[in-house]
Amino acid sequence: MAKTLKKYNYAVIATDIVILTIIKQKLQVLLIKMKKVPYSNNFWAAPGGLVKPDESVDNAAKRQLAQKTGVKNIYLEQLYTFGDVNRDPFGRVVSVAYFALIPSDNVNLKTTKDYGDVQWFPMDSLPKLAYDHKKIIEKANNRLQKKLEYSNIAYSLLPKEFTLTQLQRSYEIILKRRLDKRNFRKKIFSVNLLKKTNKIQRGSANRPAALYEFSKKTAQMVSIL
Amino acid sequence: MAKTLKKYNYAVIATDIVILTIIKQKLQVLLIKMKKVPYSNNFWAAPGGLVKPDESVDNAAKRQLAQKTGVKNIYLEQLYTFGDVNRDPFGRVVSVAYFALIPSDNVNLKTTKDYGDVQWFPMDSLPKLAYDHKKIIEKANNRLQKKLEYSNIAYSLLPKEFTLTQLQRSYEIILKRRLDKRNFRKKIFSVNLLKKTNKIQRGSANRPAALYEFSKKTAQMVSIL
DNA sequence: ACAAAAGTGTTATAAGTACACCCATGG
DNA sequence: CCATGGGTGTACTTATAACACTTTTGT
Repeated sequence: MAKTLKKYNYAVIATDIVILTIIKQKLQVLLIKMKKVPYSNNFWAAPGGLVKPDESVDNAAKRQLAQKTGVKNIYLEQLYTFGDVNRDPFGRVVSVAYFALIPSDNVNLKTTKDYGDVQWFPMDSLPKLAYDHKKIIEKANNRLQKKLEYSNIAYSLLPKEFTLTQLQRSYEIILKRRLDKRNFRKKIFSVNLLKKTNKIQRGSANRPAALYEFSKKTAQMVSIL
Repeated sequence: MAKTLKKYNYAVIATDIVILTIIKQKLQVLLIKMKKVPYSNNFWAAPGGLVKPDESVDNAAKRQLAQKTGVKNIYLEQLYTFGDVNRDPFGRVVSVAYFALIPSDNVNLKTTKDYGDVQWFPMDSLPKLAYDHKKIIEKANNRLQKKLEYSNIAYSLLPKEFTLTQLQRSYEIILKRRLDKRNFRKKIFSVNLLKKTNKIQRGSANRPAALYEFSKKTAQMVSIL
């Protein structure tokens, strides 16, 4: 990626993907350890790479996402394009950043086992980041927080079936504030997004919780909070 | 722009700017007549051009905006990046689209006089558009409508001093629906965005209107409608 | 029987919506 | 004096916010 860029007269395009999920009651970001100078190996970066001449930018993002996670049917949306001249020390690269949400339960299976240098980091204790990836990740975090309030994207963070408390926790973790249980349920039901399964979650030393699923698993604009 | 691109192995970057204003009670878009094949001269496009290797994408957008309008201090925000493989018949060009808002009163002075092939078109009767610019302009229109409801960007469409009715009309024109005068004023005042000047607008055959100005002329997130 | 999370309504406050008349001016 | 847009308040409806106890399970 690095040296080859010098010969271009114009900027070239890359994508970077901020992959988010919830693990251990924390919002986490998938990062890859940097190897190239000038970034010592204490630096990490969101996965990304150049857009090929025969693929759309969206497809480049999908390709890189699939490579890194192995998971399919992931929520992916364009975030913002970062085009400062010196954002990449290896050359003039403009990055179209995306953000992706993957369900908590799919997570432990893939990724971290193949590469020792791919790792989840909690959003609130990120390592040193290469390029302008700090800015990119912050923007992804903001977008996620806003979008949670006016859309149903939470579906892409949860397993197929889940309890109302799990759903509420996801909101609380991302928004960083506690929500009232009764008001939360009232609101969620009023927007008709959930379908009650007839299953319940047993096994914990308390009253079992009803399991729900999303009735629509495509992005919908609905005001939730 | 055209032939030179073939030699690049990767996509190159351009910006396109959707410049919007209100003229004659209509939301209008600034377009430039196309000359190059395969677009006959019935095709128009939003102004744009390649990003130079030594300028940021934001600066490229500002530069092109200044060239086309001659106006300074214009509201400009990144809209979305369009990266389909075949969006540009001249080569593999990824476009970072921006949208700009310019005040109604600055408008008549510049632009249209210098170039016969630069022209304002009402949003609701656009000509044939080159590239994917129809999609881009639609996206700009959507963004503007949404943003009007949760921010103060209206300031960038109005002259320094304006009447409440002028402000309300701007909202109505962009949102394509009538608003209640009293409720509109109540809301606008409640968010503390306006400052009453001690001037009034005379000259029309009716009671003169008080002139207001925005107290903050930078983008603010406030829920207005 | 106890600990732990599930589940469930009501009241108060704030925000949004609908609606009609008088006022000040220029011609 | 009349046509035109400017300016103002109230009642109703809907949404949001605060708040506590009973239920069901596993150990």
